[in-house]
Amino acid sequence: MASVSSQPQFRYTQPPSKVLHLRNLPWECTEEELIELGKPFGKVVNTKCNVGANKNQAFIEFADLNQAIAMISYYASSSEPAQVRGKTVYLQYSNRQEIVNNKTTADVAGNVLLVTIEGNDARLVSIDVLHLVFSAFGFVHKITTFEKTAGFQALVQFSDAETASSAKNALDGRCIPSYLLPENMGPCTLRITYSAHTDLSVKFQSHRSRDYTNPYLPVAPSAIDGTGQLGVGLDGKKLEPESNVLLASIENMQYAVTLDVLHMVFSAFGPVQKIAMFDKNGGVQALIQYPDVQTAVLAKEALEGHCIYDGGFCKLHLSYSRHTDLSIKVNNDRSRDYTLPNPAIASPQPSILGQQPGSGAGPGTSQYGAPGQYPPVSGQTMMQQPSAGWGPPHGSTQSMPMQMHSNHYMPPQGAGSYQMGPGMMQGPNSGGVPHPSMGRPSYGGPGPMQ
DNA sequence: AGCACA
Repeated sequence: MASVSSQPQFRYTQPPSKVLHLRNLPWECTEEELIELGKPFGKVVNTKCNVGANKNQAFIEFADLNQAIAMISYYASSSEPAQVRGKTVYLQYSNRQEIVNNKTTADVAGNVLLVTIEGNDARLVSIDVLHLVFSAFGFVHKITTFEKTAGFQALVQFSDAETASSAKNALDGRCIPSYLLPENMGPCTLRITYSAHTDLSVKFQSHRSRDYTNPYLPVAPSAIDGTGQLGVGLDGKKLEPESNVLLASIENMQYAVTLDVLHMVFSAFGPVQKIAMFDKNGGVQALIQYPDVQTAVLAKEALEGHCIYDGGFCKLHLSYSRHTDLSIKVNNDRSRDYTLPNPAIASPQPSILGQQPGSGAGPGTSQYGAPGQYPPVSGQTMMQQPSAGWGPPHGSTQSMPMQMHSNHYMPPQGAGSYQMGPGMMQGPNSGGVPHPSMGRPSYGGPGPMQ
């Protein structure tokens, strides 16, 4: 007569299956509740809830058929029916042998987000802007960008799925604040799903990809010309020869920038070995020495054009110094050698700098071979949100009231509603890296990268 | 109260 397949699907007896069909569920039922329900009987390998027109059916798939049988048998003879949220749930074997999840990776929370930037000028959005936007929710490990048929896309890697989720929830469907974008740019909407990736492979720091955990990662070869000395920058501009020593000049220095402030600012990118401040052209300049070029490159990229204080005060301009090792003769309020284990405090006097690479070490410079006070750069620790706390360059005073690790995306309308005044720099942030204005980071980004 | 759009 009728074959099995032609039997009505709701006939009273179904042949056993690893998959159970559940009905009369509350529509709020979650997969977690289904797992809890099935767990006493075996290993639940898959679930599907909110099935059917009324969203009140579900499936549970066990690893083993016997586990499904155990659950059916138990409730067949139990005086207590299966329940979810106090509601009786009816179980039977499914007429399928496995759950087919139409769930795509985009629905599975992960630590990497797939971000599609929509808009006519989407591809003009720089990786730095993306970094800034997403850093508000936690430490961004890596970003890669690419163009597909879907348009301009980026993968943004966080430490964990929770952080990624908070960023996704807050940013999905929102526009990048216009003041973070080059002028005359149309709106750019973010569409965010989860990526199946868990760890992005970033080979080089380039205009397309960044690894914020690894200050030693080389800059893309494409950004360096044959000499290896002078290159074309990621933004197409000529680069000076890179150096482990940065020359910082401070524009619009309405408020005192002390040695300690500079140390705090530049230490966010790696161990600062030495700092020397001096007056030049009526302004203040400083030389900041890192142990290696890569760290200096990252610090320069992150800090160039940014302001130490909100309101456009104390804007940093950075270039590479020709020095490679500063000769700090004295430790005072203008110069310091942080590699000295026990810095002697000298009477204040103008700092004296080594004027040539390899110039004779001053007293107390090289005779102390002791390691500095910093542990070796450990990537993430030192790179904790290197650029997120900085006011925008180009004299813009706009800022975004966005809290680090905040779960809530504050719309740009609120920008500037409150300001942290100069002198209110806060101590170490949650990541343990001292960082000015981290307590209330302004939300300005670097300018157009192009 | 009875089986999942692709």
